Amino acid sequence: MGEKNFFDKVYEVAQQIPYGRVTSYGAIAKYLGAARSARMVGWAMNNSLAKDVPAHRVVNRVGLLTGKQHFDGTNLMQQLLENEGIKVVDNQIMDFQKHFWDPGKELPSYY
DNA sequence: AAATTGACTCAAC
DNA sequence: TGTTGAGCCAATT
Repeated sequence: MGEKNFFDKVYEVAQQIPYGRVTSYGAIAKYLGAARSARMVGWAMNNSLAKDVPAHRVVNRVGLLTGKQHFDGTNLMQQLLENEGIKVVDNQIMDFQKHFWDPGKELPSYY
């Protein structure tokens, strides 16, 4: 019961992504010590819809909105990001580096 | 109950 | 230099 599984940890990190910033699946996975579980982070996002997780702020490592088809409506993910001042052209976040938020640098390490 | 698969990533060929 | 495969964990079949 007190045990947190991988998904719960993913949600905790994702919930701390600041407004107007984004991170990547791999960055979250790496922060949690499972650098090669990026796909699981995506899977976790898929199961996060009912929770308070800003899933739209998680994209792939080059800033592409690979998960947009999992949101309701074709452009919901993009619109959510644009609401936060992030420009998206052709599923690609503009100035990705500038908006990128790295949990490994911004959060205390996990032990 | 075992096998497959996913919103990914990186190293090896 | 582009392509291929392995890895991670849980849900789905």
